[in-house]
Amino acid sequence: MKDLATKYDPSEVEDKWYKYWTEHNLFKSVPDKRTPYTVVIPPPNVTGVLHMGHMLNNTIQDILVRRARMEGKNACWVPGTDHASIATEAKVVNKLAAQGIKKTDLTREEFLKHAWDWTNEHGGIILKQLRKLGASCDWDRTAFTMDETRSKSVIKVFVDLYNKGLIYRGVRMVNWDPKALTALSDEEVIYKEEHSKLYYLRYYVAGNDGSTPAYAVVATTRPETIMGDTAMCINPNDPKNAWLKGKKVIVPLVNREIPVIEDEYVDIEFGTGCLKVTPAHDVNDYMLGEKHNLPSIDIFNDNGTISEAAGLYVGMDRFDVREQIEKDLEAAGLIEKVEPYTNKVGFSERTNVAIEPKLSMQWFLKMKHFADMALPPVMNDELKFYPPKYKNTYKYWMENIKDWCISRQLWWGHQIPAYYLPEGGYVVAETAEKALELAKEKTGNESLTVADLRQDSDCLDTWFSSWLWPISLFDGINNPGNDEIKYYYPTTDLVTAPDIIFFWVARMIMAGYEYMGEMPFKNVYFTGIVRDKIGRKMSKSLGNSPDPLDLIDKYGADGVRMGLMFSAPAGNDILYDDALCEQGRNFNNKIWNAFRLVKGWQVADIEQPEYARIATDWFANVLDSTNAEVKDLFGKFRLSEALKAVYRLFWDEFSAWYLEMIKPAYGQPIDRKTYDATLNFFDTLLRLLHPFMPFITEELWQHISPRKDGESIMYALIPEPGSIDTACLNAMEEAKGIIAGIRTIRLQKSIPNKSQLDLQVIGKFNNPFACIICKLANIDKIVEVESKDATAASFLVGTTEYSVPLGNNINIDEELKKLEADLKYMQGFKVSIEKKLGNVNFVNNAPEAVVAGERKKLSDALSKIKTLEESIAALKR
RNA sequence: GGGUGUUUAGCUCAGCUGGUUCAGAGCAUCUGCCUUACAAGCAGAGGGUCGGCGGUUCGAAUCCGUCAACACCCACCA
Repeated sequence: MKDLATKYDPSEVEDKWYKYWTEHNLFKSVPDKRTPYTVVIPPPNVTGVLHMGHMLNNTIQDILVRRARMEGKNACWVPGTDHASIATEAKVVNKLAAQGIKKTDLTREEFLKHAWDWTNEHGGIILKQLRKLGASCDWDRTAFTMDETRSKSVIKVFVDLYNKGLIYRGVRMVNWDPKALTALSDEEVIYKEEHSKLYYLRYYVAGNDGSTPAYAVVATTRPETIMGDTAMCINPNDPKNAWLKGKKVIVPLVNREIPVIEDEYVDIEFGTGCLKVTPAHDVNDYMLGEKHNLPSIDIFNDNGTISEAAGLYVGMDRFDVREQIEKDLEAAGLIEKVEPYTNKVGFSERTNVAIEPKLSMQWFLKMKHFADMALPPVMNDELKFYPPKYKNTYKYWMENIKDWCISRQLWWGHQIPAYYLPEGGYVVAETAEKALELAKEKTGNESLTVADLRQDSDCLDTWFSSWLWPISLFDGINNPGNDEIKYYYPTTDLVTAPDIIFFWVARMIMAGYEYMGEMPFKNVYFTGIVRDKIGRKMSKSLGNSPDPLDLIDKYGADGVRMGLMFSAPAGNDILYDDALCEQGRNFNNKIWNAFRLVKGWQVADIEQPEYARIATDWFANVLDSTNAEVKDLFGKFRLSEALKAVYRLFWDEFSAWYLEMIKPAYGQPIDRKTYDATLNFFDTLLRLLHPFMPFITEELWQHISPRKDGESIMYALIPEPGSIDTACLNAMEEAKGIIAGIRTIRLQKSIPNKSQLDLQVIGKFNNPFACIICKLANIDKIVEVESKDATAASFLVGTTEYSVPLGNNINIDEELKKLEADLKYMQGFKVSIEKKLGNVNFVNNAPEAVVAGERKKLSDALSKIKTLEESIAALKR
């Protein structure tokens, strides 16, 4: 191993082992006798590019999967991508536009050809990038939400739910995206605060006889919608507007008469208490319109421009009209005043344009039935959320669930399997042929052909396919009860971001119970959001999001994984900083060099020295202890803490302490027994580290001893922690304190490590690590004394005083100062305990053991004070 | 408008069912070291009234109340 460089170079190692793992099919999983451990990837957009959020999310999944594999489970991590209908369709439309092609000029088939070409060309890049990270997905299972199996599943489920009466079609007020030209679900609308204006408009009273004011004033944020006004509404209990009852008013500019209606919905305090009612363009107005039988005038085209029905401003964009109409109203003297106003406006999640409430015919899924099934298992912890605070969020949503608008006016997606009949009405079936049968049955017209049927042109919401993911990946919809679904379902852990708890997590739970009668996963781990180091969300526009592949180039995949995990407690946001990756990279180097040291030793068949025997006994205990701790932390999804525990174990306990303990003198060989034990420890350490840093651990594990082709640390089992000798661990902690004390004295007195010292113990010394102390602190002998030398520097470990005789090296004043400080501390300690023990209530109420402990502390303190006082007196002489 | 969470060292966070002088870790800072694995390193050191106030208790970072700041989620007030 002499040829190993002093610095670890990940680039040489990572590609090599990833290739090895895949070539030997080590990520592959097929059902067998072992316990399954299943994870399905949250499918990224097929045309997406890896960002820091994916990095975090997939690192966590890989850690869990690799750990499970090393616990002897049959780990199966299924990768795949999502067709992301709106996002992908928008990209394709843009690309075509750049070539001068308009979507409207293409047939559906032509457009889909372009979309598939695009998908095949750009699709799946993200999955290739995941390989760089080390993701141990079973790539043979790679799926796509629009591949054949998944598509069939979606259609089958739609038909099934329709037949169960859970899917219906109807005209409703929906969220309309005027850019993507489609309806959206409520979840796809993001509300943002906007600084806008509140316009006070004059609505003149029709047929005014002069006995009342000439006009009423209406406050609105959307003056451009007045063309759609079909009423003005006041609160019947509002005295100040009572004079308007039964009157008609004239819509400004439009000069159309509309009635004044009364409804308690109107807030008397808001504005003037007069509300303009535009049933076609506001959800509340729509409800008022239904209730009061008002006509509805749709003044917008689908793309947000003004329609013929408006009569004015036809063809202009809605926002341009808002500016123009303000001027026109002003000129006509129809504006009372304009105030600045802050309100919430809904925006499309995907296209980021303002949503227009729009009345349209859509398909909906009734949700109450699903919510009733999906709520209890989460609330009673059959299906666990980590962190559990999301249970509340989930509960609130489930209890206030609304029907899900599942149709989208898009082409890229699963086309709704509803077929319209020539004479009206429709049938729903999985294929056109089946639809034809149903159509014939329904109409009694045997001469119908497939050509007579017209399939609904809409496609389904993307999430209507993703909600089946844990089932459809194992073909559980098309082939219920097949071997795979029986083995892998329910999946074990789901790792995802909390922002898709409703979009995806909740709906998968619903689908799970509907189609499998069982939860889709046992645990959900919600990751945090990756932010920059000053807490801002990472975003393209801020330019604060590093390219993950650049990071991997710079720090190695292992280093980046470490960097992300160092600061990722479950559910907390992580503040990403390059310094963390640097820390990760440094750790790689530490492991590398520790290995170089061990492998560089000459081994000889000589007697094992006592210090080495003691050291190996001790380290075996530390290893077991941390192993148990890590196991416990994994069980609680506290991965960041698990990593830190292993990090400390390797860096502090193994490298800084253990290796120094057993290190043979310069030029001397090491005994075989200690060497073998050390390599064994190293092996176990690598196993514990492997889930976090797969590449370097494989590289070194292969170097520990010759391995067969295809053998990998990936399948090396993590040993069960043995029983732990805590007395041994405690004694070593005390020994560490003593060693540190001696080192501090060396530093303070500028005594080189090379010059040997003696150690005096005031009182009894019974620490079993004496020879370790001698070796690591370069002590010649440890002696028990009643009182220390006058010219010795001393320090405390616990309640025992130690001293190092220094001869004329001692600075008496300094030493006195130090001893007096120790004495003061001890006396303070004594007083606090006396106070406690002097309290009758404490002695009577506290548990026996606590009181006894306090008494012991007091007697220790008293004897300590005595020796300190003696030392001080001796120094003063 | 409702809800949830957070507040502990300069920064990021541990601290589980109240009890060892319980106030911790990592990073950063400072000091001394190129000591024969590693300067991407080694050995040390300093640093906090546990957000404020009040309460329960023999005893509170920990339990209760209240206030404050911050963050996030949900909701149709024009």
